[in-house]
Formats: sequence, C-alpha cells, structure tokens
Amino acid sequence: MSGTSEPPPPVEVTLDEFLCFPLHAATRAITRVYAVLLEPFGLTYPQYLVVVALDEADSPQSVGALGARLRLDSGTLTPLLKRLEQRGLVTRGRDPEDERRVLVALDGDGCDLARRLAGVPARAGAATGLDWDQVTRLRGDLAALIEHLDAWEDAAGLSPDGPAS
Amino acid sequence: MSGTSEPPPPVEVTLDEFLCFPLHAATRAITRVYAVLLEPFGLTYPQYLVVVALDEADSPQSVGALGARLRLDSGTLTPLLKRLEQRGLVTRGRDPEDERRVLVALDGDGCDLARRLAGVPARAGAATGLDWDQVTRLRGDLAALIEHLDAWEDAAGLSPDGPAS
DNA sequence: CACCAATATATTGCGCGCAATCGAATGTGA
DNA sequence: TCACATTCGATTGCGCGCAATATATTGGTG
Repeated sequence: MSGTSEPPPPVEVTLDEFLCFPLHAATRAITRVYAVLLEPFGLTYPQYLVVVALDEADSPQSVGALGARLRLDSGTLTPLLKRLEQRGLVTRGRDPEDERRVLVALDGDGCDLARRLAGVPARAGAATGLDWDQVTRLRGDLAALIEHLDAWEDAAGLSPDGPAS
Repeated sequence: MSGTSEPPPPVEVTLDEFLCFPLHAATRAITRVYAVLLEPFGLTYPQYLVVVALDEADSPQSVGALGARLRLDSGTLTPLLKRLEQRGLVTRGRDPEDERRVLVALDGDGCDLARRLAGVPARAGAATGLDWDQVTRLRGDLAALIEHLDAWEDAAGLSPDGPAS
C-alpha cells in the first residue's frame, strides 16, 4: 500500500504476490473473454491458437513443430488435434519421409474458419481496454519474464534443488 | 518486428497476438517454476494460493469468500479443499450461523506449513529475473488489464453479442 | 543383420477451471 | 403457515496442461 517511491527489494507481500497471482488471474480473465468471442465458432482458446498457428504456416506442421511454437506437448496437442480432425477442420497423417512424425494441416473447412476468425484479434484487443503503448510494453515485459523463467527452469533442471535463488 | 516507433492501432498481428499468447505462455512458465518450488511441500500452485489466502485471513473463510478472493468457483475449490482436508492441512465444516455455508480454516499442520512457505515468494521473485521497477509496472499493467477485461465481460453479459467491441 | 540409443507421437493419470445442474438452507411474501 | 425465489455448496462433464510411460520408427555400431 501507500504509493511511496521506495523500492524495497524482496519483502512483505500480500496474496497479490510478486506476479504470480495477477498473472494467473489476468490469463483466466482473457481466456474467458476469448471463450465469449470464440463460442460462435465452436472453438476453445487453445484450439483457436492451433488454427491460427496452422494458418500462419503455409505448409503442414508436425506435432512437435506445433508444440514448439505454442509451447505445448503431445499430451495436450494429440487429443486437441483429434477433436479438430473429427470436426473436419484439420487433416492428420504420418509423414512419408519419416513415419514417426504426424503432419497436421488445415482442411478446406479449416481454412474457411481461419478467414472468419480474422476479426477476433481486434475484438480481443478492444476488450483489453489498453492503448498501444501499454500493450507493447506489457508484451515486452512478458517476453522478458518468459525468457528469465525458462532460464531459471533450465538451471533448476541441471542442479538438484534449483539455481542459486 | 522492426522496432519502429509507429503506433498502428489494430492491424497485422502474428501468433504472438495482442496479449493473449504471451500472457498464456508466461502464466504456464511461472506455474512450472512454482511447481518446482512447491514440490518439496507437496502443494500445487492453486493449493498454495489457498493456503496463503487462509493464512492471511485470521478467521475461517467461507468457500464463497475464498472464491471471491482467488477468483475461483466451488467447482474448483471444493475438490481442492477436500484434498487439503485429507492431508490434514485445513478443516472444513458447516457454519452454525448459516448451514448453507462451509467454513474453511488452516489446521495446526496447515499453519506450520504456511510458516515454512515464507521463503517461496522471494525465491519465485528471483526466478522472474525482473527488477523491482519492472515487477511493479507489470503488476500495475496486469491489474488494469484485469479490470478492463472484467468490465468487458460484464458488458458482454448484458447485451447478447458483447459490447461495442 | 542384430543390437541399441535417440527421436516422435500416443496414452494414462491427475489436478485444475469452469459451465451447468442439483440439493439443502434461508429469506420473503401472501 | 405455506409456497416461492434466492443463496450456497457440491456434483458432473469436458477440455486443457503436464509428468510419466508406452510404442513405433529411425539412425547408427559392431
């Protein structure tokens, strides 16, 4: 409390702790907004991300490549892609060049859907109520945060009980 | 890319769209970090939030009050609280004043655990790799974002197909 | 070729997160 | 007092998100 300009490093925090709680809450809030925007298209937010990622890539993507782009693993992507396949939005098939891989691509209906999704980002952006500077700054801060957290995780993975911390 | 200072309002975006994707990725990254930090205590991140919230409140909290604080509903909290109860960390019981309510409080073991969790925020803060100014700014931006998204949702709930957008 | 490590995806299990629904308790009005 | 709506929480169902495991394919190595 009290908006003093004092910069006390790591002390006294409430539930709205360093970042985790607002971050968590903000993600769920924006996910709910996307749920409203995507409901007419019958898509969940992660399904929407997959459709956009496939639409951006002009060639069929392997499950692994999709996962690297979206930071998701096969345990999440496989059932999600099967659902999209069942709706006739994407095609899935083994890569003839390497039978281990499964290539995924947007179907005709999937491409149509991707076109109709064109207005979603603008509507979501409007819902954030932030101006361009805030959005740009926030994205930059989040990117820096992700980079640092990934680095910490890598360090934690090497030594048993995490990095210096 | 290309860090020009041009502020084009709502056009041409890639997957790292307005905010949703980095936000989503950042939340999952910080959740993974907390998973590492909380593993020795046998807590998940949401369970940790509940323990902290109960520790901050000096009186037993109803499920509804906890949900308001953490922005979670009974569908999420009830099974979570049952798991904490099974481990002997919290007590759950009907409120004698209003038998509809269920009051939740930290048990003796739960209080001990809350003490031992005291170092977690500082370790998590270190993992973010951000300095105090960045953390403060990010929290402020996230709070503003949450407020706007909530307002948008309320407006969407009143009119059939969302606010002006 | 036989053997073995590495790679890529699928499967299983568990814990959220939330919408929808149900049941019990409470409060209100006739 | 007898409906009746409201509130509160529990329950159900579904879709992530991810760790752990299983399976299949590939690429060496001897």
